[in-house]
Amino acid sequence: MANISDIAKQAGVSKSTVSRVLNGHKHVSKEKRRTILDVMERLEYSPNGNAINLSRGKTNTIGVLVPRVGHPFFHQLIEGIGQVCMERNHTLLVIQTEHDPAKEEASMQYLRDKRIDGLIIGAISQPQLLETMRTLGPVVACEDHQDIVPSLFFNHGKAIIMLLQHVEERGAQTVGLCLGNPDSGVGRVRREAFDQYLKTSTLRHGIQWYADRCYSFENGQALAGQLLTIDLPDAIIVGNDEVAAGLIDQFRKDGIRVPEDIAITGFDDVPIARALEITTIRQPVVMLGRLAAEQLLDDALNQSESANSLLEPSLMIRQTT
Amino acid sequence: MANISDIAKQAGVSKSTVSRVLNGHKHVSKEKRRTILDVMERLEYSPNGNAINLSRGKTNTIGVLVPRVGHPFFHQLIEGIGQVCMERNHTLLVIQTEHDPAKEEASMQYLRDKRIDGLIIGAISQPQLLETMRTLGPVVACEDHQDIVPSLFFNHGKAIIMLLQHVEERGAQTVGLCLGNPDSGVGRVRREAFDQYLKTSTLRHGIQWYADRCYSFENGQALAGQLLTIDLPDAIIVGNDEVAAGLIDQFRKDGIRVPEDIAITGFDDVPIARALEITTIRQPVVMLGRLAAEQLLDDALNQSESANSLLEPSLMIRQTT
DNA sequence: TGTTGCACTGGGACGCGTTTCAGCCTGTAG
DNA sequence: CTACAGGCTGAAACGCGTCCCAGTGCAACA
Repeated sequence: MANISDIAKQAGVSKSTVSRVLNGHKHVSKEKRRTILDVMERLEYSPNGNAINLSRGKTNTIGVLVPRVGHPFFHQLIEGIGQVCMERNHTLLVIQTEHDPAKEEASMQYLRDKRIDGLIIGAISQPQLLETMRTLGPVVACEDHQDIVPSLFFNHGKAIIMLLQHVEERGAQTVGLCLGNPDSGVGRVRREAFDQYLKTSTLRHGIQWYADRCYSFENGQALAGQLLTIDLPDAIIVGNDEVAAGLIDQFRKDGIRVPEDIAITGFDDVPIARALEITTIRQPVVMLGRLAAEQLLDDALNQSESANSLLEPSLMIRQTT
Repeated sequence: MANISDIAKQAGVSKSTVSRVLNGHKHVSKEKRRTILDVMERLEYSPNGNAINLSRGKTNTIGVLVPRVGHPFFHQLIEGIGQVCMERNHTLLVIQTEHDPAKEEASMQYLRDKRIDGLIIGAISQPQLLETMRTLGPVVACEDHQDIVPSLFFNHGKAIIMLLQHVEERGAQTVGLCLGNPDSGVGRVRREAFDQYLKTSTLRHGIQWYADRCYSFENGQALAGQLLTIDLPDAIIVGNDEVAAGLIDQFRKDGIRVPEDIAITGFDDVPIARALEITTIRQPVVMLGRLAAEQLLDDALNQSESANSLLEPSLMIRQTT
């Protein structure tokens, strides 16, 4: 594979001149430019990306840290980030932590290494790592870590409150809660908003109606089975449409009517929520990904202090409440 | 940020020795190793990834080319690939083409400029590009391109036949077909198997019962609307669970009974298919991703000629047929 | 004592562009 | 006919590790 020196030699010029042509600098005569271009074509020259990265000290690559690509929230997020990367001629590196703290820690290496110019945090279970990360390079979070790094995130607390108000209006007196990762930022915010709301309301909650680490349709089915062994709450707030769908599915199979016997709400408004007519929260996640990527890229560019953003959720009222 | 020369200087040794410590080579005395390690710690040294890549001529990074991360097939694929990358200490770069031929072409640049060591093709609409790609580096496809590059893929033809046989056994006499991208490898294989099967069967098909470029729940709903303006076929084979779900949803809203008035089959067995009890085809996509990544990584390692693999689908019979 | 062998170490080329700086040349204004 | 500006060009340093080759020093063996 030809390199820049080969081109220079063949074209009878110096590497500098070739580099100028490569980067569209002026001050290269038309004839030399022509010759160089010809030689490049003939030798099928293509600059070595790593050499450019090393030389320039940046990679035009950003990373995104997520627990799992398969999760609907995260793949939408990645999709949005990917779009912006494309548009701005950047590259996207995906780091899957699988909820493993060691992998979260290892991800810092990419920044330290200069393998990425910046990092978008989809979710992190050890926010204290962000302290170090920010010293290594630009970081933007898609959860609420505004006290540490610039953050763009949904108002999950408000979403929970909207859901609680809604089920209360529909007559619920007892309510359950089902979360994903309770240690994640999102998990904590949801839990907190939930507890807070209950204090000023007549809605009642009990520990037997609480579950977490539910991520999938099957987890939802299993949870339904467990709930059936106790008294059902009037409503249950579920942190994820797929889990909600699993619950609904299992309940219906067991002859429990939704919403008459139990009202169920989901989160994210993925296709399954539309299909099962699940009352849920819609959040423009792809857009969040886009905004986060733009924020990061602009930041890295101008070192500007960036604003945090709180994106508003919307309540989609359907048939399960 | 300290570099290897700084470490060498401070530790009173040469760069070579530092490099040896870095890479765990033997032939370094315990004392020097100790000193070097200490200095590294003190200066918070971390090797520059780009320099390593440039020097070694490889990046320990592989790319995956997909139209859209959000599509259930592709995010499962990516998840599998990502797992293997993690395990093998590699990095995963995601390239989203958004079905744009120019972007498919541009993706070759990553191989050409050594930014990735190999490429996994999730889907490509211009298979002829593979000819060039394979000359640039190891490539593995997750569609059937065995004549050009090593391929691991599902037997989509067989899946279509299984579905057709199934609906025929249930008494269907007319059948429709709804595809995603008809120009993709998968699209072509499905179409071909469909046409082929009809030749040797009494099942009838008509152009009015054919649709393509359907990707989402909403596309399915819209298609249902269109089909309602004509005579319905007895069954329709849909290339994607979400589209199938959209069809079912809209049909039911319009009072059409599934499967009595029309049988509907999906593809992929995503959660929505379980929730709506859609008869569908299950394919272990995450596993496919894993296999493809392993294949690619092993290949790149030993330059061995790699076998193609045809993964078998399984028919999940549920309530919509 | 002279060899041979092995563990350890350093020098420096190499991978490949980018960028700074100095210098040359030509044209134009004075 | 100077003088200066500005366009064009090349040499060489630089970014940062890796790795081959050529030692050096010490121990064991003949």
